[in-house]
Amino acid sequence: MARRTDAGDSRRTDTRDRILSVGLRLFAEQGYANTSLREIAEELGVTKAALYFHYKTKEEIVTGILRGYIDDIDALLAETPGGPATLAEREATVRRFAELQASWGGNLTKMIRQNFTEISILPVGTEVRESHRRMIEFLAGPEPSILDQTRAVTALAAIQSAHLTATLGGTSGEADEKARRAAALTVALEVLRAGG
Amino acid sequence: MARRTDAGDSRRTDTRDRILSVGLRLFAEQGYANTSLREIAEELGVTKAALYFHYKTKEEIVTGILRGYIDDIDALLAETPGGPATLAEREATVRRFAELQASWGGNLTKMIRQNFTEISILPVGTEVRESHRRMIEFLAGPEPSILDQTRAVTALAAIQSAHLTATLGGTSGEADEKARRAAALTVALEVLRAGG
DNA sequence: GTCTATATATGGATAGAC
DNA sequence: GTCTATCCATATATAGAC
Repeated sequence: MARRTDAGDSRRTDTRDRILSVGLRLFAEQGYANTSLREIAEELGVTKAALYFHYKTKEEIVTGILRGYIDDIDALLAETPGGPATLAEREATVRRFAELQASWGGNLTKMIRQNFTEISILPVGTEVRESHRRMIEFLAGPEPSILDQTRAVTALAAIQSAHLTATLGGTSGEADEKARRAAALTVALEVLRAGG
Repeated sequence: MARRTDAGDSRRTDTRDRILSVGLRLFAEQGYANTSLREIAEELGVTKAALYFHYKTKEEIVTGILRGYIDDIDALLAETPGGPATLAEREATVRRFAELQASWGGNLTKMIRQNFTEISILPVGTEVRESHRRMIEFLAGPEPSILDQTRAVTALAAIQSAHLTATLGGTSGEADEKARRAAALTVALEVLRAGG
């Protein structure tokens, strides 16, 4: 994923990154509104006031987390051809998206999915929605029907559901983590191909 | 959907139902933790204290909402055959689920999806997860592979995504609401059939 | 069944010392 | 960069009158 060590962010520090990391995990596990700055501070072993030195508001923390997501999606879309996309090109993008999700470790997708309405209200939420929209539009292909759009949405949903099937098997072994990701990709491509 | 006028609930009143109705809408639009009892009370034109006459806690409100969901899913599963299910039987269940979702109007699914972790923590959350698990297990068919499980999860996700495709087309006309539901069902069945 | 008033806790955020 | 102490808004929930 996009490193926050990029030249674009001149204020990089270890603590800044650790705040984002802990925040991401707690927001995914408990929800954004349901996670207090006190909890994040305690996990880091500091006080709330220390957090406020690095980020002016709670919203800035979640915004910082989502910037990485948006940047990754946009970079992925930047690699795609400009004109009408062939099925092969759209399949390649789905594969790349699956790789991205694997690199995020699940928490990022989980957080966005489970706080989507709350995130949508934030200024950065508009950017997230916009990235999603462009992604879906590309996957749906040129002049898509409603059916094509539904297939594109469902293909992405399949990828995102990769970690959800874990709880079903009971045996949530770390070994078949790879198998679940592979299955998710297979299903996503099946869905996309059904549209031709 | 299961009426809260069932004999099982002897404390039915108009206000009780209206609280659940308004609560559902706000929880879906803003999130559970992000919606205060004051907001719900204001929309109903009463005070917070009035709410507490009908429900002892905020959790009881969301629990009341989810009971309807659980009852509907369980009733749907009760109609299914006990033994190993054929593809046709699983397809029929997907259709019935799509009908259920249409009758809920979208808000119920939206609320659960977007507050899943928070709900999971609640006692009633265990029941919701359990209903979901049984639903997936049935749709995945007998002795399912990981691929079968993924297809079952994705089929349900397709149905649930029905209203999400609205924002894409730009023209969120009320007319093609039906078309989107039909498309979602088509894709869901495609996914299920891919597994045979 | 609904109200006013209030108890009590916790949240985000800031001031100022070190 | 991190701390203690504190402000202030809002949350859930209750007491008691009507």
